[in-house]
Amino acid sequence: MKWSQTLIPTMKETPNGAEIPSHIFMLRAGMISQVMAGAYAYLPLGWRCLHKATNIVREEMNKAGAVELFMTALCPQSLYEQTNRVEAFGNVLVKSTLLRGGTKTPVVFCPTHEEEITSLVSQYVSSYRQLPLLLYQIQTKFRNEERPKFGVLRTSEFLMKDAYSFHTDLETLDATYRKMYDAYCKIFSRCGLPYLPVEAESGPIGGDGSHEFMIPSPNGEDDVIYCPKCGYAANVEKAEIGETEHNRPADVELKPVAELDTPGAHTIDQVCAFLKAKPRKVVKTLIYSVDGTPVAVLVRGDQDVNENKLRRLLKADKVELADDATIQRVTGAPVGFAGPVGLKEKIKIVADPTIKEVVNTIVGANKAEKHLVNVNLDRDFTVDLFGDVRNAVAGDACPRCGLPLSVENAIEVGHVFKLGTKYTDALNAKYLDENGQLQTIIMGCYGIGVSRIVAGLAETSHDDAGIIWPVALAPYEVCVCPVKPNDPAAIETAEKLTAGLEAAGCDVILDDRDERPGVKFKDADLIGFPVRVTLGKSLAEGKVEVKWRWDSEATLVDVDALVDALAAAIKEERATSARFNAAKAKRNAAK
RNA sequence: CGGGGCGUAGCUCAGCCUGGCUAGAGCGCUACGUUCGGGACGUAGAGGUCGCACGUUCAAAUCGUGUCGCCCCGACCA
Repeated sequence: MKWSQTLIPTMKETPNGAEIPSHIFMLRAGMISQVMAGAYAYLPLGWRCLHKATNIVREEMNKAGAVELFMTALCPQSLYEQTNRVEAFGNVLVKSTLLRGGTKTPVVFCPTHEEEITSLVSQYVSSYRQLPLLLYQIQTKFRNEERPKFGVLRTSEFLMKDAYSFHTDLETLDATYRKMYDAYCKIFSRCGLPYLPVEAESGPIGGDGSHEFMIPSPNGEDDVIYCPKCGYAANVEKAEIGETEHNRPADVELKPVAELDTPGAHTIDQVCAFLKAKPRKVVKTLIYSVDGTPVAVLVRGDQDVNENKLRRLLKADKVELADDATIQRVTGAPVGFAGPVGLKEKIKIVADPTIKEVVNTIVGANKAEKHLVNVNLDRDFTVDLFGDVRNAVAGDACPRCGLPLSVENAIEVGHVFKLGTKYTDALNAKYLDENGQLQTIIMGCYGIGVSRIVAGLAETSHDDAGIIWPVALAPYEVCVCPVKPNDPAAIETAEKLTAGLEAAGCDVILDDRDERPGVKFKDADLIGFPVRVTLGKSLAEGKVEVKWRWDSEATLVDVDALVDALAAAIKEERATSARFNAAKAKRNAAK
């Protein structure tokens, strides 16, 4: 491909609004172009990267025995009504209406495809002999993000690989789940991504029923808890907290309770600012509605209640923050002043064990604009149940080895999930077993955000000059760069080398622009082609320069030997990313 | 949806506070010339409903109100 024949609108300056590396560099490299908030066009270079990621995903899925199909992005809304997900998705669901000769059909732009695939499978599968089945597609998904952000990392329209498996039993589900898990590891490592599989909220099946694949990155939106010692890793929503002893410090004097006016202070931050206290010294009381019954939940001011953990601890179906009227009734005060002492109604009090360590603490007084200070457990209030009801934070004990946990931001690129029968029940997807009995099909689902693979790579692999692509994802593997565009002999050689490399199976772009060398070099570095072949002074001695993007020095290679040698190196690198990973490790070590 | 910021040439921005000639710069673009190994230089050009609407005023990019769009923080996120 000749540069002059494609569209690569590189930019010297950072466009207004781009703040994180992947967004900045993908825009500057002319890979993407914003159409509106949360929607980006992929320009030729970006599209090539996306295509490479897609192909890697496809190859590994096929190897793992998955079968590709292609469903529709449009789907009748009625299908989502059957699974109650019009309500569940709410504003996230992109809806429309088709007008056909006077009749209106409500449709949705699919945010995922459980409904469609389950409906399909239930239509065509009726016997245990047809199961298990593992199907996937690569398609655009639509989710109306309330706040799209970070360029292509969080958009309302994105490319996703979604796979679904169908089973008669949990054993084959486990086996398929494992196969998908392994395939995901191969996919992300082939893409040069520093992925981390973590335990995730698992839904109906529980246990080891769900893993997310995370790319550690400061701009990730998820928090991953991990143990640097034993390797335990989980999403913060899922991470368990290891049990440790929590005792009140023995040598502290318990002061008498006092009620203080705290006008205008109804959040932890406001209370702490007002009373000059640290959040970890304050006890936060939240009134939850647990299957309709109000429950008070106590955690430290610096901790967050985890509703899933609370739900499991209380063996409840539905847990949500109580509404304002309930809080008023239970506490006798407006929202923001709840506390465990002097609740108007006797309700169950659940607490995180760490509050045992808090002495002379501050709590809401259950009166408007008032808080109590010097409150102490046992002396002033009691707790009905201690348990793990909060998100883990750095420093908590690892549930496996007990050593302190760490936290890191991460980008979610993949999710594998044992679904169970949620959708097959709702859509009545059944099969006849060997005994002639009707049974509900068991499902698993497995997603990869393909657009996020590309953005995640740019986010984790760049330097000041631009992106550093691994060969496997690079828009072009080699950039052939004649320094003197008006030297016919150099052009001829450049074209010959380009053709030779292309014939040897490499993706090559020939920078045939009539630009000064500096411009070409800067653009090549910005885009991040893994190899630049420069035809300059040394051409007189029959040599060209070969420079890998991550190396600082070029090597001279005989023109005649270039095609074979480079094609072989590219082929190897494409498969292993060995040079890419080694260079990256070196960069990280240098930091 | 709450808080903050920004909308002036294809891109990055100045001008606005304190209203007043034909609205500016750099980059990019076109033509010609000189250049040619890390974003060259000269000359001549093209390119603008100053986001949009209403209002105030003799006069609005500039002041006011409204509205639309974009970015960031927070809430939300199957």
